[in-house]
Amino acid sequence: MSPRINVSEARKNQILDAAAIVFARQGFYQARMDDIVAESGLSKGTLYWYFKSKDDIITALLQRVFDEDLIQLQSAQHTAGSAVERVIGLSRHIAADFTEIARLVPITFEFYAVASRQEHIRIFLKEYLQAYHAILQNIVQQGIDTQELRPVDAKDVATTIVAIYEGLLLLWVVDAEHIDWHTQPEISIRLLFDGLRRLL
Amino acid sequence: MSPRINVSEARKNQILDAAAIVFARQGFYQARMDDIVAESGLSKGTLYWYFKSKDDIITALLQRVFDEDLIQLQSAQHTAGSAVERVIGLSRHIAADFTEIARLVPITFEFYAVASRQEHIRIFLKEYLQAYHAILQNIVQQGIDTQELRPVDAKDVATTIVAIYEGLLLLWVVDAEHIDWHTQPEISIRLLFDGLRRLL
Amino acid sequence: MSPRINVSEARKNQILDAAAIVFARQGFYQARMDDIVAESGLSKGTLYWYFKSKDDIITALLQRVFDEDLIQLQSAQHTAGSAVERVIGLSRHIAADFTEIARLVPITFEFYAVASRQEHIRIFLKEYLQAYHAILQNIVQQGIDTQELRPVDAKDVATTIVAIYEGLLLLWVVDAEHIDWHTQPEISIRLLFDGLRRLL
Amino acid sequence: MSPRINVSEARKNQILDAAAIVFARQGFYQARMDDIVAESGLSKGTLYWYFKSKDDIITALLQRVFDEDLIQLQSAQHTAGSAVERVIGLSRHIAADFTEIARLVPITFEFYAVASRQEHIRIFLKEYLQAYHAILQNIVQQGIDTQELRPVDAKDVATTIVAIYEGLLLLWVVDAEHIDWHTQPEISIRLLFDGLRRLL
DNA sequence: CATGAATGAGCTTTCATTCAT
DNA sequence: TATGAATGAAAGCTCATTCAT
Repeated sequence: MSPRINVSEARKNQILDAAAIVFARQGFYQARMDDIVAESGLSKGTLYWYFKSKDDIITALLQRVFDEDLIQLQSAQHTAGSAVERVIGLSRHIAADFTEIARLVPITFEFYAVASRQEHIRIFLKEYLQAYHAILQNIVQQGIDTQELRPVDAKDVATTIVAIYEGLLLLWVVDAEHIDWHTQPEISIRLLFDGLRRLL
Repeated sequence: MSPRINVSEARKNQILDAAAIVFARQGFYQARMDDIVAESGLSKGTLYWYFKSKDDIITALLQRVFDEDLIQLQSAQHTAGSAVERVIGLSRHIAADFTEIARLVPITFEFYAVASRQEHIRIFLKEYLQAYHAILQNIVQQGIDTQELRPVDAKDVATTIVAIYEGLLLLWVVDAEHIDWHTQPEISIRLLFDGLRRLL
Repeated sequence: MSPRINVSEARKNQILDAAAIVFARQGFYQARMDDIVAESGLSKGTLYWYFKSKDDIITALLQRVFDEDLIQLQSAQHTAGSAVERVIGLSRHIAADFTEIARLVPITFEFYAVASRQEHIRIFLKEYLQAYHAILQNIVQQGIDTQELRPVDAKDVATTIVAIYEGLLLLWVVDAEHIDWHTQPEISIRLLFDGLRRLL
Repeated sequence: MSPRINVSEARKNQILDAAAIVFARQGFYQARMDDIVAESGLSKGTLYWYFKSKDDIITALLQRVFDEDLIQLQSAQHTAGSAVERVIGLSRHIAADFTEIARLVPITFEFYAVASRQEHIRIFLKEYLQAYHAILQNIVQQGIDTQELRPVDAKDVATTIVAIYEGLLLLWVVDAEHIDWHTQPEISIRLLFDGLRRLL
């Protein structure tokens, strides 16, 4: 790998870093290219040298955010322990770098909003969520196989767990004071595993 | 109440109806006032007669969407039955007018994205979610009181249920083919109430 | 015809008048929309209210310039007299409003330059030149029929006359001091009609 | 002459060749330096090493195009024969390398359009046309002196002949299907020499 | 109340030119 | 000489908002 490529990649990341900050602060459409220029410390021409449009920057950022997330998820799935501990382990892993989350979550919701209208963004998010879902389904199925869990439908359970995580993220965005991101995911997951019904 | 006011209200609703369609299709920032003008069949001057800015329309629409939702929720909370049936009843109620949901969900996510940046939108959504949360907490607490449910923390349960609903909505937006909105909420809620763990 | 339409047409002409001046002075591509804005006394938004792009203004101006010219030509073709007098009459007619010519000729050459690359401009000019050609061919053919002229190919003669006019225009643009636009067309046409060869 | 200069000249010509292609295709102002870079196979820095600006390239190309043409013209003027044959010989000579003409004509019209606005371009073209004019005037005057031609004004005749050539070129650019460049110049010139009028 | 032409600040994007390597 | 990443001053165009009628 020539050093040139690294310089090029570094520039692209420098731009995406700036874009992430600006998008989180102002949203995709409120963000002006000049804001990203100012935040990046580069010139406008340079931004357009590396990305052919604002939309290109958005898409590349989407790619990077979810790719990084997916890599983390996949490296976290091969933990040992009971199903409930492994699922909670995933959430702990995600919650670990909280500063990072706080930085990216507003962008994530921008993506969700855009996804409802733009096919290629929706497809990207779909694949991410399906990968997430597959990992969870796998863990749950193993729990069923080892008779830790009841013979429920692993797919439905995985869907529910994904929904809980994404839903909690949303609640946290809207009402950070009432949702403690360090404890709530684990609490919700344990409730799901233990059930609410009184055992007679 | 003079008839004048009714005409005024009718015009405002006509505009908000058009705005809802355009916002759902294009998003808040991609939507141009001219698009709303075209969709409403009114003139641009008339739009500005009833709303002083585009932001005003967004806020009024937010008000209307969540007010309607809240009224439905509150009328649905006084049902009879077990806690699980009442919670599921809520979701059934919400799912009832599915066409309406499909129309409004993209807008809802627009609001969530905006909420991460705009205080007054965030406060509005927070109040809506807190009202939603309170209703669920109430039902769960009654379930605990009647010994239908284990003595869990009703607040955490309500949070989890809200997260499940909002999370499923998000999954549906991104991947409508894999999430059946008519059955999935009930399935997830039953999983939560019954728990996943094998009873020893 | 409602007065509204006239106001609209007046605005369009106001813009095209300004564009003609700016294009003549700076050329199509050197001319900035802001220059036309300044020259027209209108605002930028108004220009874009009446024409959807700079290209649109160019095309509309082309339309107007050559349409006006064609109307003049066609009204001039029904004169009486010998073929040579009628052809010279055409040129006199064209030369009449010399200020107008001096204003439009630079634009005309812009059009010719663009025509070599843009199909729809070329087609437009082609039709104009063909109309011009048809009028001349008609006059020449009548001259042949009345035995004023030798039985030459009227089509080739018309082509030659059009070439002389267009060529002289070009020479005048490049070297106005040596080409007297008030006398040269008539001189050249008389040379063509009388021939150069000494009669033996 | 050191070999260095030849390499330099070769590079300059390589750039001008590329520029000619790009300018013919896109026009001066639509052509981007990057297009010339791509067409030349050189780098952008190299272009700016040999020419200090885009305008410099345009001027150098103008110089080269008309210098070549003038050299051809001047070498063609010393032919033998009658005046009409010598004038036609000039056009035959010009028409000989037709591919070259087809390539350069669109650029020529670019130059004419620019000439109407830029003094130094206009002066250049004026000198070219005057040289062209002088050669023709010379031939015609010799025709008069040898009593082949009537005692007309040789200057006016030369002007008319130049106009015919330039005018036909213009007609050909706009309507190549109706103007046969291999025959039309000769036809028009013969018409001019023989005259249209019926001899009584 | 209703209209739609008019406004202009602000946006994304382009591209001739420069310069460190 | 040669390269191509970097620059930034424009350019074309948009669109929320206003206001004369």
